[in-house]
Amino acid sequence: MRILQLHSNFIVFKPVEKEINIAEEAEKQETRVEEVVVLFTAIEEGDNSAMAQKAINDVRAFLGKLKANRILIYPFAHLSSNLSQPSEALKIIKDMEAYAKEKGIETYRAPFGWNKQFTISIKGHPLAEQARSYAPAPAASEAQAPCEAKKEEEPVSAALKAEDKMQSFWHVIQSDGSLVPIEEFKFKGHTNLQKFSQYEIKKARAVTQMPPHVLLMKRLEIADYEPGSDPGNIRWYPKGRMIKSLLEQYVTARVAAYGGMEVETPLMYDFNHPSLKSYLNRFPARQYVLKSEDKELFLRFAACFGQFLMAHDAQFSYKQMPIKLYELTRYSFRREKSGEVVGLKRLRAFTMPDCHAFCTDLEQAKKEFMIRFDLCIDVLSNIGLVKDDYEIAMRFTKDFYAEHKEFITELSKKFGKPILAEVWNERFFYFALKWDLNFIDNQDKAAALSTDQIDVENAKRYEITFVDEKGEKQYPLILHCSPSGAIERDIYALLEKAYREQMAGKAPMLPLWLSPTQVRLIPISDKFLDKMEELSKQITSHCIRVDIDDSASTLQKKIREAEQEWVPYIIVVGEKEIESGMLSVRVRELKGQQQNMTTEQLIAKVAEKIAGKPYKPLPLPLYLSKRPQFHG
RNA sequence: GCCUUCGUAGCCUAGUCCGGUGGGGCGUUACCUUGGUAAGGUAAUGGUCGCGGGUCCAAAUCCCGCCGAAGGCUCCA
Repeated sequence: MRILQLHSNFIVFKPVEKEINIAEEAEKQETRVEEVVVLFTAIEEGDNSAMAQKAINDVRAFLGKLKANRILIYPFAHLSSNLSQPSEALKIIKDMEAYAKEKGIETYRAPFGWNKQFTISIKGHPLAEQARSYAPAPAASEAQAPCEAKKEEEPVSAALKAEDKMQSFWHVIQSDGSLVPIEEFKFKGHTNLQKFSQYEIKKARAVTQMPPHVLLMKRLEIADYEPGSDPGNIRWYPKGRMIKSLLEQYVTARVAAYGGMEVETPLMYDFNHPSLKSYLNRFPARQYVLKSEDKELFLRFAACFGQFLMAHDAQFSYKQMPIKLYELTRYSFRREKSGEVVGLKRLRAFTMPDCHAFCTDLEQAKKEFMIRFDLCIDVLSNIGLVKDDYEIAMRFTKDFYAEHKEFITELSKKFGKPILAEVWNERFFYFALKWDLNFIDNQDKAAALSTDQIDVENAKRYEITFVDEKGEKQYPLILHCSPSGAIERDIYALLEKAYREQMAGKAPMLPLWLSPTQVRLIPISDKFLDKMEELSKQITSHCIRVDIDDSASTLQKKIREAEQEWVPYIIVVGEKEIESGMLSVRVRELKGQQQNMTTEQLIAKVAEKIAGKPYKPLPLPLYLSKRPQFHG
């Protein structure tokens, strides 16, 4: 679409004769419009109504600057050598006109398909003359294949449009599996579910505070924004990298134990690959796009692509199923709109464990779904997020519920708390059933962590088949599961949870296995440093992270700083301890209460609490005096 | 992306409305202090006032554009 925009004192035009047979009806008389922004407009191959709206929105922004509110849409074919079919062009022109009127712009239009004579007087100011052109999005132009040309809107936005039109009905699933309309549900005792419901349905919030986890992630030197990158691409300091890495290792180990086969797939894919193209069309255009020579690539926004392409080429039969492929994507990329990117909660580059299970039929899928439901809840609780911290939403169609009520009942019984249900009349997405588990933060906002879904479309789209008992090819059902959700988001949830506990009067902390320093040794004086080092070696040999504060500050200040770093065990060591062998341990989870114990008792206590979790050594130098400060 | 608010040293912040030599705290460094469970003392160091343009004799301050953040809208596959 090309538009020549002229801020005019006036324009006079007169239709002379029809140029094409589908020209609109018009009278051959002069029209004069004063003080108007004239839009000479050419509609090109591949243009669509979304683009028409975009163009009008741009014009609107412009009108604001010019303090004008009158436009004339003037069809003007001469701006382009790549015109669309006249019928299509007329439709889009009309869309522009309708949309502009809807937006309250005083809109005039010159007739389409006529040879017209005109006189125009253009204002002299710098903004008076503007030319703009709108090219279709790459996927959209591809999809404008002849057979699809009659489609009303660009395929890329099909999913979005569907969402606009889609009606959902909100219910609560009680533990007996019955559905109660949300208006009738008594939320007493379920305040988080109520907050979550309101977040999902009304989207009603009013907060002016900075998200607590953003301040914490900086202050604790976990992560920070990186101004040198795109928003939502995060910088991880040593402590943060360690935390993130431990979570990655933990989730990966759990999925491996469940039977997921870890694979690795490319970060970028060809826009024009046939399977990918139609999958992309199911989603809003939110990709990072990059050009490499004459190829157009996009960065993956999930692990689906690589795993599906792999499954497409794999040979398997019902005997091997369910087959589970797993990848921890570092990273998945989604170009979320700038206003949506927040701290560690919503990123443009994030780390997502993604496990797909290929199942023979719905029975097998349901069975697998149940196993993974348990897995997800257990993984989260080991990460440090328990059932009180989140709520579940389940989404399905009316028909699915009717047919599989027992199954849904079983899931809700397992969860043991009421579940928010979104019920659709028809299926809009590629899944038949989906649940997501949502953390509710200090601003009463929800963020999805774990999720699983039964995908009934993509096997066909990617031509993924298995051989059944009769030797015939069949399409499997595909389950998509992220047992923990994005790793960054887990950290967000842990920080928000810690903040909440602080507000409730507790000492905020991370789970022990994720604490960068688990034990801090504070010598009373430099002369004990040698002893400290011995002690630290003894503790470290049990895979416990210990460090030594050898800085020049006072004892009290060192304790204060250790507390501010959320160190779980702080040990002051002087003459007394070295002589008696009894350590005086300040225990954070007991609000700083001091306990006397031997080194062995301390080691046993810590080891017990971190049993079964992955270990990484201290991410920073042993001595605090050797550490740089990453954040003021 | 849109609307609103904000951006002052590594960090927190005063000053901006009403233009006229940018002030404090934390940190860092040095010296003193060698301390028994949440901030010891003194001094030094540190600023293209987010970036670019404009108005003005003069801009952190007023105007325009851009970048970044927060909140709201929208969105979250």
